[in-house]
Amino acid sequence: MLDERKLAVLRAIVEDYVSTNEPVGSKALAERHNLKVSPATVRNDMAALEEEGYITQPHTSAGRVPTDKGYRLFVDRLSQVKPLSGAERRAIETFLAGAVDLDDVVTRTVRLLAQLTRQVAVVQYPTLTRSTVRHVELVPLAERRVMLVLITNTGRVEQRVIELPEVVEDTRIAHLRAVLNACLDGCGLVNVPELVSDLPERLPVEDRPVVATILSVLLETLVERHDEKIVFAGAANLAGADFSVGLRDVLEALEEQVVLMRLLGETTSDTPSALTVRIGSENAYTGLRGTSIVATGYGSGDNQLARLGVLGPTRMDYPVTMGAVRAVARYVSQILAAS
Amino acid sequence: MLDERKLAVLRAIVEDYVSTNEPVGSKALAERHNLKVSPATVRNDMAALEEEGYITQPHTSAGRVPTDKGYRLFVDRLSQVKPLSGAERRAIETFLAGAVDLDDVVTRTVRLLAQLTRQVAVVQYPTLTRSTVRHVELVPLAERRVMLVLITNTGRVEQRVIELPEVVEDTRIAHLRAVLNACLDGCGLVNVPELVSDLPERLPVEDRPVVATILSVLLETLVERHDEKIVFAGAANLAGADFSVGLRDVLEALEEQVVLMRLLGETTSDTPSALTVRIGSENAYTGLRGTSIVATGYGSGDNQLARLGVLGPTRMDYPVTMGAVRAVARYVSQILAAS
DNA sequence: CTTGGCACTCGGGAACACAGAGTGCTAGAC
DNA sequence: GTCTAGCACTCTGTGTTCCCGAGTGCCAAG
Repeated sequence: MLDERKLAVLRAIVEDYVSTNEPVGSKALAERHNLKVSPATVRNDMAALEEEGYITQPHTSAGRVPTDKGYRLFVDRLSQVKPLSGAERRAIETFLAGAVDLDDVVTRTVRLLAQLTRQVAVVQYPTLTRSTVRHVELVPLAERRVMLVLITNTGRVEQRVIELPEVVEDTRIAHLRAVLNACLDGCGLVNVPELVSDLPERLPVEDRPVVATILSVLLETLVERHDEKIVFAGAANLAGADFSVGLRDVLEALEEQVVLMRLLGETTSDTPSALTVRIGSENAYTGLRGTSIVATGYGSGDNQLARLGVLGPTRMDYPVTMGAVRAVARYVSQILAAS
Repeated sequence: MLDERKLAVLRAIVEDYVSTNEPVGSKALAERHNLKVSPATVRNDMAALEEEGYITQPHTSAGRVPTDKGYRLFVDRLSQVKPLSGAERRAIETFLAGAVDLDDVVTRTVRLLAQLTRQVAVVQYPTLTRSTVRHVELVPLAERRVMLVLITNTGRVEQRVIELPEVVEDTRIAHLRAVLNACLDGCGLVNVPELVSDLPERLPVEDRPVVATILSVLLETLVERHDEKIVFAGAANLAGADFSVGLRDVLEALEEQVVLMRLLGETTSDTPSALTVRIGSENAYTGLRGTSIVATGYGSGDNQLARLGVLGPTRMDYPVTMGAVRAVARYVSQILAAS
């Protein structure tokens, strides 16, 4: 059905179209890639490819353009991820190494990725799910007010001001802090609800209202931040691409945390560290026909903590983009593991 | 030179052009606003206004369009800030009231402002300059590692991991924490460097290397965050406006913290709580010809902590935009003061 | 199966005409 | 002196037409 040469033709079409952004015709194809066959033969192959739905013509008698299905085949079977150059690697390394805290790592990463791919980069903050508690801090602010600070092993810090139901002296607060830390230190965040469930009962009766208040805020913090923050950068690159139609939709999608979340989430497969690519209409969201997403998980070790990726026109250079995403993910993972 | 009626004509031109986005001609003007004079008279006035540089024609024989100078006059003398409707006020209030921490306040504010004005909203994080220290926390993480957490009265939390030059037991850390808090609690951040300058000398010799390390990180944190973070939202609204030319430039400016910073900063006047408007070419940045910025300071009480504002086409509804910016700034200030 | 030839199709650009909106100016009215 | 009416003029934007060229599909021959 699809012999070697037809595949070569498809590959050539994708490559040419990506670089020129113009429908590619049989003649130009036969010339530029030395296919050793005549334009007529190429036309026959093209007809077959069109029959199968891999390419299409914008209008009768213009060149061919890959369909989403065509890109899919290209990505799956016809291309290899292109590794970055040494210079680029070094640039990444030095750029990320300067980060001072988690916020900074994420910000730098998203900018880096945007610049590297000349597209819109999207980075999800490391989720708390797999993180563990490194420390819980209770800071007395006023007679009936404390600040709860939760520090995780990923360097994330969550804080909440808590209004207490009664006046509590600092020593009692200190005691509670010790109890909480003894109970939670080093535990996975997912286990926290379970671990604290019987805590009130193990404490003197007079402490229970206070503890209950604190715990409710603590648990709230966990679930609230469970669906995580996502940041993006490189929106300016959208204007450069000839998006024209739908630019507004794309920008709207980017600003909707929920949508963005789902898009990155959708790309999750059983092996989260693998690169996943969603092409055009494979994305559920209507506004993003015409855009592809290349994403992968990142995080220290086997712990895939979150995802990052790139969003761009379906007409993108997949090998290069995939290479950049993979490389950046690896470096960020290293940085996170080290800190 | 510019009598009452000429001013009325200018006002009418601005209003019509803002709402229709088309050059406005003498006839339509005389009809829609009951000026009680004939189109011919209006034409004479227009000629005068053009002579003075307040309006211009895109090409011979099309209507007139306000120049930046025209908008400036309009803003300064011909318009009144339009207060929000009751419903809008209530919406703002409830939307902002739900915020859980500083991050959340800022995020909600910027989204709210973008939605309210249908333009790009820009919010600067409250700067540390005028804030005071509420608490300093040292959390032992490992034998030679502590986390420094700095909590300010604005609810901001800064954290840094510190590698210590030697092993330090937890009790010593606790002691240092107490010393630091005794020294800094309630003090303005700007005073911190001075306050800690002689701290090492007041401590036992053996503590000095450790304290020096901690202090250097603390001071670093202060200066690093001194130039503050800025966030924006509503980029999608740019696509809606017929920006076309320069959209890319605008997006680039938005993603450049430094540029954005300068733009908001430029708008600072001697009374920071006043609304400031920069119109088109009044902005130094080249990419932002064609855009205006409406900004104001916000913050609790007289403490103007930071700035927020809106960026949109020069052709914007200034009275409404200014009303929204002012209202949001007030509410945010309230929220910040309360927390 | 491949190739060369050929008629056909369609999009996009150039040339052109035209209607409509708006202006500036001048001469007359209040 | 100021306003108004009338008039000739000048643009832009739009619709029409026309034509070129790139590219195709098909067919018959190698």
